Amino acid sequence: MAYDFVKIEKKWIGRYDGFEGFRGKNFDNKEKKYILVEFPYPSGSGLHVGHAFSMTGSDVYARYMRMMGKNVLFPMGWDAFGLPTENYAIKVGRKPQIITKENTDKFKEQMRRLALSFDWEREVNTTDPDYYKWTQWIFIKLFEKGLATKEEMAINWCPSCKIGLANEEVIDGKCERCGTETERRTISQWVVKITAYAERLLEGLKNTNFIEKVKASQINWIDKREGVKIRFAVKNRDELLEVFTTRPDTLLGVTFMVIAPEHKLVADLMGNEEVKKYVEETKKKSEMERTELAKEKTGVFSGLVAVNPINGKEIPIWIADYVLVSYGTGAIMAVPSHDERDETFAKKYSLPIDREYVPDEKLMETIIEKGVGERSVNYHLRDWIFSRQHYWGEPIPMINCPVCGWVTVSDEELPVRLPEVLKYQPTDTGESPLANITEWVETECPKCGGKARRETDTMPNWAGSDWYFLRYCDPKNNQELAEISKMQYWMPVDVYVGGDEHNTLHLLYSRFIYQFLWDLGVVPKNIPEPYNKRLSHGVILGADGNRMSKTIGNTVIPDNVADVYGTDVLRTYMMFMGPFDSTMAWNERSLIGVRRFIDKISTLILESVGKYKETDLEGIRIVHRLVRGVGEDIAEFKFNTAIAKLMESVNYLSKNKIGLSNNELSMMVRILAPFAPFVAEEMWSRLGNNFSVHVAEWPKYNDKYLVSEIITLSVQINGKLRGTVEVTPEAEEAEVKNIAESLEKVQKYLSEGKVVKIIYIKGKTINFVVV
RNA sequence: GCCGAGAUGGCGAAAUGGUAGACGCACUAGCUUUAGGAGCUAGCGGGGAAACCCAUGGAGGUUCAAGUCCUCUUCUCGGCACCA
Repeated sequence: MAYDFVKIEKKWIGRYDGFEGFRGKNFDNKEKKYILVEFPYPSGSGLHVGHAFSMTGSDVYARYMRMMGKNVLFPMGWDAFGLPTENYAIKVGRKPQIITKENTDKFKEQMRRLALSFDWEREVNTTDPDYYKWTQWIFIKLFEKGLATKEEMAINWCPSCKIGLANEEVIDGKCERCGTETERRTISQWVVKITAYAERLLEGLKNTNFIEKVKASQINWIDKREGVKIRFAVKNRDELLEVFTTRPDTLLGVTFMVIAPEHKLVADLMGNEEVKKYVEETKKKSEMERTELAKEKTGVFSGLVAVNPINGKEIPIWIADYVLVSYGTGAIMAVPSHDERDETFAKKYSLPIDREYVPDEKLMETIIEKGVGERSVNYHLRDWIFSRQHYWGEPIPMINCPVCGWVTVSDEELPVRLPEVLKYQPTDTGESPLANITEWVETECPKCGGKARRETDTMPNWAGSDWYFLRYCDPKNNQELAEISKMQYWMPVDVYVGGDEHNTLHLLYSRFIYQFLWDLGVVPKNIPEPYNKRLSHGVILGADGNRMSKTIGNTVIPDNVADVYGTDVLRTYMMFMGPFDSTMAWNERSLIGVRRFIDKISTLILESVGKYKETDLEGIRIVHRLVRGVGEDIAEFKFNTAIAKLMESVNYLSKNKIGLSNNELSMMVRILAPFAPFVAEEMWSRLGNNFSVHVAEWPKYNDKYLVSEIITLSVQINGKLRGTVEVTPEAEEAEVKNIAESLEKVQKYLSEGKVVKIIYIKGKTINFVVV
């Protein structure tokens, strides 16, 4: 066995610590390539195989790009704020700062072992005050531009985590993290107006090369709907009732109106006992109940009557919670003949249904002519609840002064540091644990100097990851979040690799923050979007085909695999498992297959060094073709087929005992290097080259070696394969036809009928059409 | 219900409209090793003695030629879901 991974890894691993070759160089003349893979949350359980997989894929690509002569920026950092660390810290009575340090150290060592070629000079950590200073700065700018406001609002409250949750963090009425059923609570919350950017976020997708499904998920989440706002008069009242509809053509089919229980019109109807009862009942319903009861619609007659602005028909106004106050105008015109939901409701409460009604396209014009409505656009996208009642997050840099109201912390006072205390248990009141730390909370108003209190809410997890890709461009800057010239050089991110679970929220939030910073002029004017290409990586399941989980006990720890097989085998196996973006199950046996391959290629190369003066033509052809194939596959993230090609060639070379001279061996070593960095380095050194193969030039193939002298063509009769012929690639039809016709089998078929047509595709096939 | 991605041997999977199943695993036979869950050689979609036939979820279609293009359909996975 030529491949003693323990010895080889030990020999080389230290050489990569602080290795200059893995650094992205600001303003270098080479073409830049910014390759980003999502930074992990450093959990206590360490880096798992999923991380290892996506990071290795990105690493292979980054190594290839370096060898292709690009100036590569391939950074890594830590998205370290978050509940698990906070909860664990409370449990063991230690500071989350310390626990985070331990976890990131562990992750970093695991990444080192996996030979991930990150530029550690640019490491960032969202919990580092020098980093979150700028996260806070961004918040202040949002506030100054009127995009962050504090509002009383009903939020989803997790009674177990004691935290307010954004809508997207509630899954089936349950807390995304702990699974506890959420409740509704009214709390004063910071809200960021991402909806102001809805159209920009939609339009901006045109400036990206995201894969289709990522674009689709962004478009669906924003969900733009074009329609009309129509005003209905309310009988015996001054107010008008405004509705939003995408079907103005059904306006004359309206038989009743529905308003949400929270609609402003409902407020002065509380004298009506039935209405009051219904509204109060609805309030008590949790999200869970509202979702579960989705099919069972409930409502009550409001006592009010609306007037159809076109035909003057009087129609009753109902109150029902199937109409949402948060969408459109919180009121609808119900057309039970053309809307299933309205029909269900109408049937339940015996409301009229105009089944004869035929929609009329011309109504749109009439509405506008009469001035009773105008075109309007609605987005599904909601504003972003930005407050969390927790300790382990970025403090929101705001001060509440009894005289001046909400005042921003001045730039000089940033960052507002988290107080380092041991006790910060969440409260039941809905207030952040920071509220109990009096000496931190009590402060002076930056405006009037009077007594004031700090905001005790912290930011959501997303805040730190919204802009980290900018910080990598200039990670140590303490004057600004990053110097514009450096961003000008590195941005946009060329390839962003991440998980499907971040294709909507993280991507949308970070695009929004980037666009906002663009409006501020702090990011380059000519770069409207932060990411060029977005790829989503696949998922690795346990050997049993289930998602890896500690409870099932099917998790795979990369370190354990590396202990047994070595890093090179682990990396190559993960890349060989299947397409980079697919779901794949772990398979110990296949891992052994890859070990055989690494062993075989090591033997082949190490035993050939210096043995052959020249490589014969066949060998040269194999190597050149391989160089092209592997390079093309890596460029497209098709690592599995790249490795298959390597295997195929190695099998062929050793089976046919084709010797390679050092020149061709060197080419082989270099194309193996991105996958199996340690053993490639060893071979590179044995070939007499200097450290390191990972900054060596990717070998160039010569086109003249890519064409074969003889190729095999298929001979078809009526499209069915009946034989093959071996000819030169340039062979003309007449020649191929002659050879093909001489085949016994072909003759047999030709004699059965008349040849009416011959189709000859050079290099592929000849097809005789016989009738 | 809506959006997206899929469906190819026993398994993971390859295939610019042109020899379906590359590569790997498993399996079978033989060799080899003190032994092996190690290595080597050969075979390996189904049927058939063979000629040949059948085969890429299903049904149609386009084409000289379809896993690949078109129409319809079934199922699986992921996401969203009372959004007017």
